[in-house]
Order: sequence, then C-alpha cells, then structure tokens
Amino acid sequence: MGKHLHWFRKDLRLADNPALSRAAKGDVLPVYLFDPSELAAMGAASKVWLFHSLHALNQSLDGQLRLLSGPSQTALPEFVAQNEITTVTWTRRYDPAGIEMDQALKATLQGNGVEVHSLNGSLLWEPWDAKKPDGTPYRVFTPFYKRGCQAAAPPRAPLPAPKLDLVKKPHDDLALLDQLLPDRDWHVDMMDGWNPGEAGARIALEAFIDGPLDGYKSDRDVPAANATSRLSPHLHFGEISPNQIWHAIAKQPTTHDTAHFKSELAWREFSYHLLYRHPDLDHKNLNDKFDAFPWRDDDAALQRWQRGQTGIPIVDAGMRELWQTGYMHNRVRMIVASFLIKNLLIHWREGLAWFHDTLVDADPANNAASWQWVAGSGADAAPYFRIFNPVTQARKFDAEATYITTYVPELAALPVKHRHAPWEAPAEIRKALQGYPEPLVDLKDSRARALAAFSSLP
DNA sequence: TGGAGCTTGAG
DNA sequence: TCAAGCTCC
Repeated sequence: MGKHLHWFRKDLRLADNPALSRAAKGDVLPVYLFDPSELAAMGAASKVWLFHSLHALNQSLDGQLRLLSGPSQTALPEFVAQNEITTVTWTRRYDPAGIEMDQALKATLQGNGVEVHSLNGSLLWEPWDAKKPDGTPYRVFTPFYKRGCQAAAPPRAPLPAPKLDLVKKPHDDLALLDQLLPDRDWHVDMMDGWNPGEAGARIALEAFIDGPLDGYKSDRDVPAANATSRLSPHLHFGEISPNQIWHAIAKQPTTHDTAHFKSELAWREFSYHLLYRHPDLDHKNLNDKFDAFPWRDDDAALQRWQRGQTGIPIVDAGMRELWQTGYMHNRVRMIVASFLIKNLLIHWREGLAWFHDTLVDADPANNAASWQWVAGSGADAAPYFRIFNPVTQARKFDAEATYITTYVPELAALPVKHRHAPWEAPAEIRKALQGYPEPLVDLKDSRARALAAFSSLP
C-alpha cells in the first residue's frame, strides 16, 4: 500500500486507464498540473474543452481532483515529498516536449526514492514497435497498418474503471480552472452540441455505432451528412481510449464501414508513429526538397482565409465552421488546407498554427502529419500535383450546398446551383448577393502558379 | 484521399 | 453533346 499519485494529462478518464488502475493499488491522489510552459503552448479552443473536461473528471472523482500550478519539474516532486507519496503513475506521452519532461521528471522522482510507472493508455500500438523488416520506420501508411499493426498482437482489451480509495483533499481549488477560459465569451456558443468528459465520449461512441457507422465509408465525405464520429476531441483529451473505440467497433459485424473506421483510427496511430520518429514534424518538412519551396508572405490573404472571407464558398464555410464550433469536417479540412497551400502558396505552418489555436481536437501528431500530407512534404503524402478544385469538391460532396449555406448564409440569396461558384452566376442574379467577397484568387490561374512553383523544386 | 484536357463512341 | 476513359501534371 502507500499513497499513490496519478498525474492526469491527456487521459481524462477512469475506465481503461492502465496507469490509473496501477495507482489504484494504493490510496490515490488524482492530480492535474497547470505547467505554465504547457499552458502557453495550448490553443484557445483546446483550453476551453479542457476546462469542461476537468470539471467532468473532478465530478467522477467525487470532487477530489487536485489542481496544482507550477513547472512540472519542481512542482510535482515538491508535492510528492510533502504528501509522502510512494508511487507516481502517468499515461505515456509521445510528443517531443512531453517525452522530454517525463524523462527528466522520472529521473528526479526515482532519485528521491519514489516509484514511477508510466504506461501506454493513448495508442493501440507503441510507436517504436512498428518497424519494417529491415528495422527502419515505415513511411507509407498501408504497409504500416497491414504489416506493422494488423500483423502485430491485437490491441489490448479495455480495462474497467478501478475502484479508487481517494485521499480527501484539504481545500477546494477548482477556481484554478478558470484560467483556462478566455476573457470574452465566444466559447459559450462554441461548446454548443459538444459534451466534454468521459460520459460524453461514451455517449458519442454509442451514438456513432447506432447511427452513422452504417454507411460511414461513403457518407463520411459529405459534410452536411453528420456521418462522422466526432470523437476526435474526446480522443485527444483521453476521455476515451482508442482501445475502447477499437473493441467497440470490433464487436459489430465486420463490414466495409467498420474496416474503414478502424483504418481511420490507424491513421492516428500512423501520425503518432511519424511524430515519434520525427520530433520536428510540426515545423520541418519531412521531405527536405520542400525547403526550397517559394512560399508567399501574404498576411492579408492569410487573414481572409482565417476569417472565412476568401470568396470561395466551400472554403469559407469550412473556416467559419471552425471559428464557430471549434471543429471542421474532415473532407473540408483537406479542401481548405489545399487552398491555403496551393492556391495561396502560404506555408503549411501558418495553417497548422491556426488549426492548433482554433480546433477543439488540435492534436500535435494529427495536425502536423496532416498538414504535411496535404502539402506533399510529408510521409506517404499527396503528390504535389494533387490540387483540389474547391468548386468541384463542393459540387461533388455538398451538391445541394446545404453545408455551404449553413455557414455562409449570404449565399442563400442565390439559387442553389449558383452557390458553389457565385462569381459564375449572371450579373443580374449575382447582385442579390450582398457583402460576400469576390474570389481572393482565380482558381485556374492559382492552380497553374502552384504547379509552376512545385516544378521549380530541385 | 484529384483535376484538366484530350480522345472516343454512344445517342 | 456529353459521359467515360486515359494521360499527364
């Protein structure tokens, strides 16, 4: 026995939390720590989600979640010493800053005679296990998934929530959570329709399995169809584990839909695998040929993209969905990213930074791997010449302009057939359109410019 | 997990 | 006239 501290980070749940279950062998002090360096690096939307998620976690811990503040390297060992804690547990992190912090802290704690257990609770497979037969890491998704993952042992089965003997905390410290909220109240509307926390994650998973899972493979591409799982923020904050999702899906009859959804979970694994192997994934081209790419500096264009004022309806709808809800449909993420990188020739890092700040599911691995994938500078990346035409994409995946009109209501003044490309409408129809900008760039010309830029690379 | 431009052939 | 198929970017 003894007093065991579980340090919660991106594992804000009780069920299927191997490190928490390990802590439950003793009397448990559940802790969340506000490290100033981590807070400074966190996006605004993520902080709002975290605020709600920590409240939910505290409730499921009978109000006994302890909130600490300070640099983890000093604040945590001090707390451990003051409270005569014998064992510290946490769920492993795989981002470079997290790995570095955890290694240093583990050494400090062990040097002080404290037992430390770090366990995997956020990935289906450890990123260092997936290696090609020649020992080098995979760079292509399909063999990574087929030979590196599926051929390995199946993912660990989920654990039940442990019974916790909680050590009562001496005073209420919940006011510390308020630092996560912004000064202005935009976050209230943003959270409409979201339900952060372990219970909300479970409900979202069940609703997905009972609903959109059937037909997922094709409907997932239609932004107005509500046919995706929307589990990403829950998964990012560890309110649900990938193992819980994987095994819940595996219980269903196997179809093309279940197989495809599992492969999407595996893309998340692949992103973490890449981030683990390439710690500078969020700022350095994986393919260094792209270091010579002639990016444009264009703050005005960047700002119009950020605010959903490019004059390209599907792009603006996506960027406004993001701004209003902290989320964007995956198909539309690819379209807006392609537009920023290829039609505007603005560096993918600018897009990554904006997504990091505004997405409630902003994730270091998914965000970096996906932006590099669109740019063509990453692993298994889209070929450079794959340039989405946002009008073609919109006509294909939002044929009735339902999604477009939801987020760009100005376009409701036009007949449906003109809402994908309003500039092509006859002048007398177009004049009904008040206050919606002309296209920021000509799609044909900017496509040609992008192809020329890419072909200029050595 | 593209698109543009071209040819071909049905209607 | 246009969808389908092909090639190249």
